[in-house]
Amino acid sequence: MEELRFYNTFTRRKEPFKPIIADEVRMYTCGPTVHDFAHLGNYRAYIFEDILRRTLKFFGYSVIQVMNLTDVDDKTIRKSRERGVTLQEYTREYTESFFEDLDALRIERAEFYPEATKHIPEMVELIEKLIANGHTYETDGSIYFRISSFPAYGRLANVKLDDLRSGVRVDSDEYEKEDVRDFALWKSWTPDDGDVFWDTSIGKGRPGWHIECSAMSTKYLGEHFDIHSGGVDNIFPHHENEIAQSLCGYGGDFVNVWMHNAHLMVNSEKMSKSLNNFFKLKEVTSTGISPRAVRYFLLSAHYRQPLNLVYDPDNNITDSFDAASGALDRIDEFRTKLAELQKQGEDSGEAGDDILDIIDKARSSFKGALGNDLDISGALGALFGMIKDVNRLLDEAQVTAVDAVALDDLLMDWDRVLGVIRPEERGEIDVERIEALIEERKQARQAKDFARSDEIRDLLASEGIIIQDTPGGVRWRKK
RNA sequence: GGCGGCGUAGCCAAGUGGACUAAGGCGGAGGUCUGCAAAAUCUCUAUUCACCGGUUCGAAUCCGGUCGCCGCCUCCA
Repeated sequence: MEELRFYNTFTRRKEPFKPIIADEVRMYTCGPTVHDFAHLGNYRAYIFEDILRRTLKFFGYSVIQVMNLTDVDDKTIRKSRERGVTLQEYTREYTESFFEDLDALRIERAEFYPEATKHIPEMVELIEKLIANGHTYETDGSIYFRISSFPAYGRLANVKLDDLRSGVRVDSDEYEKEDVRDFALWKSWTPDDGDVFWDTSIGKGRPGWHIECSAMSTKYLGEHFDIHSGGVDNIFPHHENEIAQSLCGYGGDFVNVWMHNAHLMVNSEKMSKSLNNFFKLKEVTSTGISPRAVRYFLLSAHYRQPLNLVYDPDNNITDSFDAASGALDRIDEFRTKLAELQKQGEDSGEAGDDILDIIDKARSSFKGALGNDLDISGALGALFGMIKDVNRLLDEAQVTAVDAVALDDLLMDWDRVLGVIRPEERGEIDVERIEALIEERKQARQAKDFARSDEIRDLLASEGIIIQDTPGGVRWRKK
């Protein structure tokens, strides 16, 4: 097995990756709070996690991935009450939409999607442990974690307790705390919560923000597991607090490698709900931009690098997605040529030496790049470099049907990680009608009736069907 | 104020001490193909890596400083 190295936020270094159990990786990836539709910035994180998961499998590991669904928090409670529906009714729509988007973006399903509301007993059990271990205190029925009881607090985020700003927090939801830096494990019921509460051994109320991740990761992955990931904004306080809860509750080891993705930017500003500069996936795809291009764009930069989206639909600026579509067209065109070769030639025998050299070189540089902390740009460089090398040979008619099979196998192998090489499904296009029109155009061209020929081309173009005349015949594709 | 990150061609983005005379994509220029197009394809497109010093035989890559940008410290992927 080749070496795989990841940057670990905890040590701030790239380290060789070694799972706790040989050949099996257990990872916990922070998921959405289902209080609204997820936006592209959120999906950058899930695509990073998807690439991570696929890369682990590509390197031969089996993967057990957990992604939490936060379906109870201040926002979900407030908004469901505003809408006058139950919490479950409210969150269901966003959960369903989330999974639709995952499919559209070809994000592989995790093994578990635990919902916070279905794991209250596990959370209560952990809080009881924390109480027993002397890390908590109670005020008005709410239970808080006392940060001063955990000397290692702040190690992940590299913050010193004294440097944390004191007294800044003026959140009306916060109850009485000894120290503003302490955080809630359990929030006692208030009238604003309506019928959202659980009657438990630690009181009537609901869980704090951080406890679900500690409790659910332990349930599905054990107390000690390999990778925990999320956006950089979760380093502090969320992941810092998880570490405090898990170590103080369970003891022993918690997470080996912490991985965090940088943000998606819009014109050099973080994409976020509060800045109101966010785009939902369906908003973007409804304008004709393919989800595949969105996926390509979101995965095209290294995950720890901020990625800037150049997109302003109101002013018809779609640069980022245009670039992605252009790159995908190049791949599609290349595969079309390979397919044509395979139809024409003998498919027995061995691939040529030139091709085998190109494949070997590309294969090793692709895998080497991914192994180097998911250097996706290096991997895409290997992909397009290979296409360029082979195109040169194609131009000289030096590529055989057997070569084409080997090359397409390589692409399909890579697509296990990238998930962008397979083209979009053609959907509800009337293929028969289009091909009949193309045949009619062919006849017209043979009869030098170019007026009719161009008329057909324009008609199809108006339906988003692009016609291309090539030496090997007419090709068409959906724009 | 504390912590962290970034600044590479018109744009996006790799490379983090030596084969860099700096990947790859978009855009641009020219050629091929074409009835004309479009698409595709080929070739070209940074003597240089924000700026100034330093370390080194050698730096985009390490160190120090300057300028600019961004994120976290409060819900956030």
